[in-house]
Amino acid sequence: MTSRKEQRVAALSDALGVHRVLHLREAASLLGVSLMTVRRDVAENPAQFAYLGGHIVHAANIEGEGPYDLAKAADRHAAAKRAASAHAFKHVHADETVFFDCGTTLVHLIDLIPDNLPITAVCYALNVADRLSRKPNISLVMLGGLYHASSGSFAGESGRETLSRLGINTAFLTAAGIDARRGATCANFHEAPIKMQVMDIAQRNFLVTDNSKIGRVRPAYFAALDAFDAIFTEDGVLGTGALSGFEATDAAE
Amino acid sequence: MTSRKEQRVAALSDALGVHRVLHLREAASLLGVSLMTVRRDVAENPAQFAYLGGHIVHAANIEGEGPYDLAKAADRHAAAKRAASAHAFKHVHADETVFFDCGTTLVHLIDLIPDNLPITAVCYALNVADRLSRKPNISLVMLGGLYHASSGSFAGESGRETLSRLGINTAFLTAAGIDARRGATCANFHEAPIKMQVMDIAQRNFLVTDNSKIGRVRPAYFAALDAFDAIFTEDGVLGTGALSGFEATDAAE
DNA sequence: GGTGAAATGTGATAATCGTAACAAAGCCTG
DNA sequence: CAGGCTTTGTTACGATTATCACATTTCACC
Repeated sequence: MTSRKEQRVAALSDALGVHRVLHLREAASLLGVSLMTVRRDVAENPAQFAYLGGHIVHAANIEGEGPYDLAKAADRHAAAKRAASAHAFKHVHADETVFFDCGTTLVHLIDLIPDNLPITAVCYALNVADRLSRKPNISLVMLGGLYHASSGSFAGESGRETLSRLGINTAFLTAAGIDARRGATCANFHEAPIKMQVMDIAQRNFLVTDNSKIGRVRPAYFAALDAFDAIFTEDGVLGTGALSGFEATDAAE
Repeated sequence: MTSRKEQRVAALSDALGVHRVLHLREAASLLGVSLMTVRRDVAENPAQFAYLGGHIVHAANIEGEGPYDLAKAADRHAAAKRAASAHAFKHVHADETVFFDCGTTLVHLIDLIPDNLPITAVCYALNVADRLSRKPNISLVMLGGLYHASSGSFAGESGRETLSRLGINTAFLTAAGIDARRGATCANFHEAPIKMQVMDIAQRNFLVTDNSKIGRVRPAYFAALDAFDAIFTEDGVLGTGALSGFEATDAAE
């Protein structure tokens, strides 16, 4: 038997699932408590709720990289990803078929695409698909399969079959680790086969990442660094010289 | 050459793509204009921006059934869909494979699923996949293919191939038109083949809709009404008696 | 049933928001 | 270059929000 407070929090979450946004007064009326009590409920559940000037939303609806936080808004990784995406963006051409790997990095690249640029986009991650779907001139192809929450992406035989029937001009890939000797690696084993297959069939392969990944080795290897036509970080094109001297360290994730 | 205002609106949109939420002061500082100017920019672009107590978000991030609007929050269709979903929900069982059709109706059904109920969910719409992905005990399978903005869903041969290899216990389907003589119809031709195939392979088929759809005929037929094990509306199970007398009319969409 | 802690409600006050009105600056056209 | 219109900035003011402190109610345990 849950407490009244727990019941209220559940009811508020359900209501937000329906309404998306509720004003404080609406929520207080719906839940039958005072404004102050709803304020306390929201403040005590920051993982679920966010509070914007008298309005309540699901925290997940405004998360970029974690809960809305001014400090995190200035996160270095996000800035680095944007910068790397800006460098990579010049390789997006109209009327081509472009592959977008999973992860948050390429969302920044997608945001740079003008709404009127016509391309065919291929992807397999939910967040990437959502962002691509908002651009009216993009023909979007989703590789289906089983969802993996760890990467927010789908994987499976159907996706591989779809890929085998696609022509891809440009592939933008991501990696969680980049090492001069051990190549490009990622965190999830289900991602690697897709990345490998895409690199086989694409005309051009570009890696978009940030300097924090250099020197890291993750469990799933997918390509040697010279398999990429270019590697972009926040500093621009990554030269092989920049990789010299970088050995894998015990970097904490 | 776009105007300064147009450049600012684009920059604000880009910034929100990154930050998800910006306070009015942050935006004014970022854009180098006064608070009042940002207020005007946001107010003049309601399709892009929403404004919540001094905070700016992308309008799409808070849309439930269209832009946030207090009148629309009380929308009868949404209430009807919730009620219909509540009736249908009793047919969701743990450890089964459940198909969720496209459209907004079934989002209400998904919201009713407890976070700890383990099912395998099959879907082909972006909004449905997004909502399902938030439930940790759901194994989610996405049918891939080409994106259709009109229905927010994917269609194609790969999805059909995936379906041919799946066992589905319960299928929840949606329709845009329900007529005693003309059966269940939907608005988009790309949806019909998927619905038909799912109904062929599922053990049980349920239609979840609302009374506003009764008597309507849409362009793409997919099933006779007696092909469903039950039809749920906001009033409960729809009896064949309720359908008598309903002939297709020139209902405006 | 009493007690203590937690939860909730209320009112005051400071801070912030939102709007309106008007002034100043910028831009475009003749 | 001048005039007119648009855009932007500033200020005032009423409305609303957010926080704090304290009072009241509810709940759980003995």
